[in-house]
Amino acid sequence: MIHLDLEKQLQHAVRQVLPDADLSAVLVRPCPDPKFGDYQTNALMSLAKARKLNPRQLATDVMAQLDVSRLCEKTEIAGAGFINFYLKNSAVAEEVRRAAAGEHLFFRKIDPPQTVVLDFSSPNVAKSMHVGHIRSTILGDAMARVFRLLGDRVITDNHIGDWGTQFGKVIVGWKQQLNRAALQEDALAEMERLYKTVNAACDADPAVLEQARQELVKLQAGDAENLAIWKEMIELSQHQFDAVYNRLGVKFDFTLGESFYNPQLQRIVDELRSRGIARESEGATCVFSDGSVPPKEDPFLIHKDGEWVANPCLIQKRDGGFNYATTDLATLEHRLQTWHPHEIVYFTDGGQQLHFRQVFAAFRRWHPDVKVRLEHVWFGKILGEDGKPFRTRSGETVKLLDLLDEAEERAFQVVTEKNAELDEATRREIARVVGIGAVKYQDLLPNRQSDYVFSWDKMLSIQGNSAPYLLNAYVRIKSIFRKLGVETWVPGGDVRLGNEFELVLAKHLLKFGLVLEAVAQECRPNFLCNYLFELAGFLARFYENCPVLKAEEPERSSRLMLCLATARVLKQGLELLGIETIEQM
RNA sequence: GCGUCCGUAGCUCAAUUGGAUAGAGCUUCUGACUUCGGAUCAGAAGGUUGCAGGUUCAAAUCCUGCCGGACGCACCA
Repeated sequence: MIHLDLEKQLQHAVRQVLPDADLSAVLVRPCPDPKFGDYQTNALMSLAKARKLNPRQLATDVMAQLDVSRLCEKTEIAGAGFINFYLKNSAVAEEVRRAAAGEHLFFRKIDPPQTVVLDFSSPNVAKSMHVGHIRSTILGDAMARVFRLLGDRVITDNHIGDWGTQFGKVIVGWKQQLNRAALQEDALAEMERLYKTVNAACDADPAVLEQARQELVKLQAGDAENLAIWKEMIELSQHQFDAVYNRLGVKFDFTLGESFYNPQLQRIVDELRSRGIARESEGATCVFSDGSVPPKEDPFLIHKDGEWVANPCLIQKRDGGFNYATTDLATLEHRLQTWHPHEIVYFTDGGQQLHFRQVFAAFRRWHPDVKVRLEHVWFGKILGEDGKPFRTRSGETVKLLDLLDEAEERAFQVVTEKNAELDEATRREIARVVGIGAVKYQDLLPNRQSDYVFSWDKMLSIQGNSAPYLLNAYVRIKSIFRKLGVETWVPGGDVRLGNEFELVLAKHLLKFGLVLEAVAQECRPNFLCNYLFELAGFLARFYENCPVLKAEEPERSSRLMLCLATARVLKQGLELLGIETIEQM
């Protein structure tokens, strides 16, 4: 028998009764309030409306034919026409037993598997990674983990910025005032110093700007000296990226920077021109509207002074150089030809929405026959406690490595305070997991589209909706099994859900798969964060009220199985968020 | 000016995308068995969802108009 989640089985039963209805929307969903049951229908009212029926009458008709007696102890019609389902205790218990026995973990794989390319992080060469990169990196990584667990073929590609106009300026600085010793000491700081110095000189003196432009042209023409400098900068930067990704536990399948696509750019521009998709304007080459969609939806039009005017997308500059959009088109083409994905997802801040709408639209016109889902998953900004962009006290952007150091250090202080008897190496390791986990969790918890305020205190706060709270919940269960002696106990017998604490916890476990689907659907790991927080809460209440080791058999084994299943879901959930677990803290 | 996003408890955020009495955490106050790890749990307090209309069985969510804020608006990525 193929295992189905209980809510899927209920949904299936409802579909049997309503075979010809449009049930593309979710029909059976968890109840917002347990007193209305465990699950409810939610599309019957709109269905009744479409069929010009009384919704309560429709609900009555559906229920008359519905057979869910195997799963539910009770169903009822309520409110405007909901059907509420109350799960059988034994059906819930059986799923928990199976999870404890290792038969499943409350979710199903996606069928059929999809190939998904994820584009995230994308730091720039010769610049330090800073807090601005954290959301893309952590969000993208979490989604990669979720898609993988659900069975998709996932390809992560770090599209690093290694070919921008900024290199002209850094090369000027490199040639004129490079401090080798400083470069050895802190390569990124030295490269940033060079950039800043020359950038300031450019603003003051057009001749320097022209010089930078010349160096860039030489680089792009393949000048040996500039190429060597450029390669060294990439290598030095990559060391730093690797250091950050190692700390964060983030891995990429590919790192194909912008320079990788450089050889294709002129051909692509020529192709778009010859196909009439792009044309010359004021010396540059641009994609204009083709009028195929209403002006309001057209990314190449903008409303100005009461009329719609062109809002072109530049693919080649007047001086022959290429743009962001050109590289992105080349990247799209490469990914499609190489991996044939069903879907490509980009994780960037919200400021780039227009850019991606333009790139996607241009690509559709360029390759009208290619079927691929293109998705721009955007997120808001990180603000300081003053409501302005998060910076250090001196006004600098906060470097990612400094942030991680600080998080671990603060976590170390807390660990030491709580658990002074542990040796330092152990405390350091706990602090690493808690500190990094806290950074990630704080970043993933808010709805990604809202700006959020960064707060050290909130992040490492001991209680509340935070990584330490979830880790503590896990640690408490592990402590039970440590006392028990894991090797002496194997899951067996029935799970009995004898009181509300056990029942509520068990029912929540059953919703894990539903949550993972929602996370995958919307690219919103915050659903998972909130699910895990609730799970940890139900666990804590169970833990306070239901002795496990002191209980008599068969209750003892039953509770151990409930604990085991909960620990597995917690660990799996945290792992999906990129957060490691520990045995003690 | 135009576009995008946003406005929810004192603060930071949710609300399964149109569902039932808008939920958490922090803060404040009051409690809990000398603990299977108290980094815990229970309780109290806190709301005209920016304002005004509209759509319908049902609106924080959709539409219109205001008010307030953030970001973007052709050769940066």
